[in-house]
Amino acid sequence: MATHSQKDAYLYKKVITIGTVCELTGLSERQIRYYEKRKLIFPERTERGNRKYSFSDVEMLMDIANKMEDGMQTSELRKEMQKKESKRYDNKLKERMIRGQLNAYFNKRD
Amino acid sequence: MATHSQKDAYLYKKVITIGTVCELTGLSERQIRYYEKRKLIFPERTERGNRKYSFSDVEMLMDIANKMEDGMQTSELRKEMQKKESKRYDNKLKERMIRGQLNAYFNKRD
DNA sequence: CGTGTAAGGAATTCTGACACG
DNA sequence: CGTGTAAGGAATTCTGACACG
Repeated sequence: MATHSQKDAYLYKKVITIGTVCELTGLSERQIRYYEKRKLIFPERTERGNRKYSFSDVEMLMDIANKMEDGMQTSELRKEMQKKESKRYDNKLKERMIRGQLNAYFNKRD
Repeated sequence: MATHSQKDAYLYKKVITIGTVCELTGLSERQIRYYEKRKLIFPERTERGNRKYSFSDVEMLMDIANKMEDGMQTSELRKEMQKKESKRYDNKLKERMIRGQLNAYFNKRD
């Protein structure tokens, strides 16, 4: 699941409450919760149900805020996200295929 | 004031509430507040007065917890910290002196 | 010395809804 | 569609103090 290195541990750790995210991004709680409903961000929850965000989420929210200002809609943002995700997936697939060819090559030598 | 690079920005940003710090460190609120009173950690405060910690603070607390388990006292920990700080200060001073000598050298050449 | 706890108050967060558009 | 707001409840955090040792 970890698509990032150990080094980025703090970037993805979900530890920030919504109030702090508001301060960091300048967005309202309402907006932040709405972007979650539109599947643009994915905070974790405490047992009680309080949202926890990562610095990565905060960066994403800044990005969202800019694009919303430019008139983009959440549905478009969502599509854009999925494109990037499938690109990442494609790269993984390619890597896997290349490894497969190498394995086939070495298997022939055996 | 920044003794760290841009890269560590998220390491020093004070964004974590005490409850989350408890979860991350396994310490009680009482303990965490006490170590602050003993000047071992320095959280920031929101306008209202709520404490905010950084990942760096969390790391320090883990360190403190280990040493307390080993029977060390907060006063000793404090001394240890100050030694490290003064060592950092000494290094800065040395650097400054070396630069001074170099400047003196180049000034002579002029 | 270091930590647990009960006390009371103030701020935080949550959800679902009404509103405008 | 995206966001503001009032509503009511539940969990969070704060401080100062009593307690044990």
